[in-house]
Amino acid sequence: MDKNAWKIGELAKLTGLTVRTLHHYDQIGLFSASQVSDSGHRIYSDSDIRKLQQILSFKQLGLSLEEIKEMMEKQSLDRVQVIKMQMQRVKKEIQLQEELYTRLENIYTLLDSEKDVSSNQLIQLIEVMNMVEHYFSKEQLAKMKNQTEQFSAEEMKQMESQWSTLIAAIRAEMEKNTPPDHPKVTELAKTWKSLINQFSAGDQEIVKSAERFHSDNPNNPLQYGMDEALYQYINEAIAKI
Amino acid sequence: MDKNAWKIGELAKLTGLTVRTLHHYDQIGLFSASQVSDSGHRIYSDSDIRKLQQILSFKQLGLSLEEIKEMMEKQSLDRVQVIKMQMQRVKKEIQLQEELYTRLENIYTLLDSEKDVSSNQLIQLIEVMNMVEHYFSKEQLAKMKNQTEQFSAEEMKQMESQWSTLIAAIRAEMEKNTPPDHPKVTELAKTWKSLINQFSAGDQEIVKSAERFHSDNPNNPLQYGMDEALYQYINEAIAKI
DNA sequence: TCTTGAACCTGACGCAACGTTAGGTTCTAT
DNA sequence: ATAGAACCTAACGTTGCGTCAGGTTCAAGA
Repeated sequence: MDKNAWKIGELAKLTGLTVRTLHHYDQIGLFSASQVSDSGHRIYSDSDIRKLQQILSFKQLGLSLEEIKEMMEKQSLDRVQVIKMQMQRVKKEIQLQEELYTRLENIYTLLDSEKDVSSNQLIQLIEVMNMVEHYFSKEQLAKMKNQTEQFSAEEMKQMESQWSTLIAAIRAEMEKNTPPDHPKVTELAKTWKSLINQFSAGDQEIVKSAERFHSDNPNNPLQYGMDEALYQYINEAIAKI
Repeated sequence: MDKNAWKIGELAKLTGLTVRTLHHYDQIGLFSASQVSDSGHRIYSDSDIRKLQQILSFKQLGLSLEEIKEMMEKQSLDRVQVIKMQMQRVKKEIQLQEELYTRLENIYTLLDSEKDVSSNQLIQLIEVMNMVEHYFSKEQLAKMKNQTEQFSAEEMKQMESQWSTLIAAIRAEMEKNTPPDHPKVTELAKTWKSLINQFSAGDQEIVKSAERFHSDNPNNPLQYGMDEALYQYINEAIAKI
């Protein structure tokens, strides 16, 4: 049953590779037939097949053809080291992809909260997310995410309406020129601080970063109708609490 | 401070891209300067820069330049859908990479247990791992791994020496032609079964798969000096317990 | 033995997203 | 005016093959 001379098509079927792939391996000097017929057809022996199996084993580890070639040629190479390096590479790649996934998730939840998403809004959201990532560390973002996930959808809705009510109230005072140290205003400022604590989990660093973000980037879609003047006004009121 | 005419080098510095990259985006029709000077130099306006920012935002989500181009051109596209699809792609990629990492880890622990690894041994190990993956499902492998991780390095060593002692003892009986149903041998067979249970976590499916693996692949490096005859002998003894 | 379709051969281009020369023109500052 | 920096286009290189294109050889039936 076992013959010792295989044609390229047979070898292809045997291994699941394509003929073109075997041609390619030949071209780059990774794997060639040990014999060639007079007419130029490649003829593979059983030991050729074993070599190919080894190559495929290395490929399963995600090594490049170039690396595999080196592995097969130089036996002076420290293969354990190669495996280690490959593990590191893969680990790094996984990390990157996971970060990417988190980004996508964040955008997606933001999208979900908006009823109707125009294309411009999407672009804005993405841009804001990029800004946000710039102002907060990964750890901070994870903490905040964790924090907000503690709330039910119902509670989230409630908080959002609290925010807009509060901001509207503060704006009203500002437009009436109420001084920031007036009790009415400092009362609102206290509410403001407690609301902020709800998503910052009491982390002062997060609060600071958020302040920097908001004051550097007024007029972003995450601001629930804030602007710089209002922001200033609130800060003054907070100072007077 | 704000000018409305930027040269390509300035834009490159501003965005962290290279000039070549901007040239490339121009070539593929993704992003071009709104103006070109008489001498052929590209001149970018502020609104060009905004457009570029949007492009970079999309790039951060891992979309291809082609996809980004479509996003910018057709606003009929369902961008939420695009985000969803991208999430799926990334998830899949993460899964693949994690499987790869598991493979590498398995090889690495096998490497670690052997003192001295010749290149041929490494290749054999990899081939065996590929076989092993063929015989056991991912879930089964995870279970086994979990099981072995319960043991300390000390215990593992002990188990390994138990295996070789046991196998040596059984082989001795076999070579003395002791019948498989002799009490001495069935006693050894009991020990054998209990040892197997220690790594299979009592999962009969795993044991069955292992049996299939060992009987299909005698003479593999994981066999601690087993061969087919010995395997046969043990099976007969187990049947007589 | 002739014929024909399957299998084989060697190029050579294509893809994705640029990096990297190469060779030449234009800006800009002295 | 001149030199060096910055700009331009063109074109090849990278990775691992897929996919023609155009031609030769093999193998089986008439």
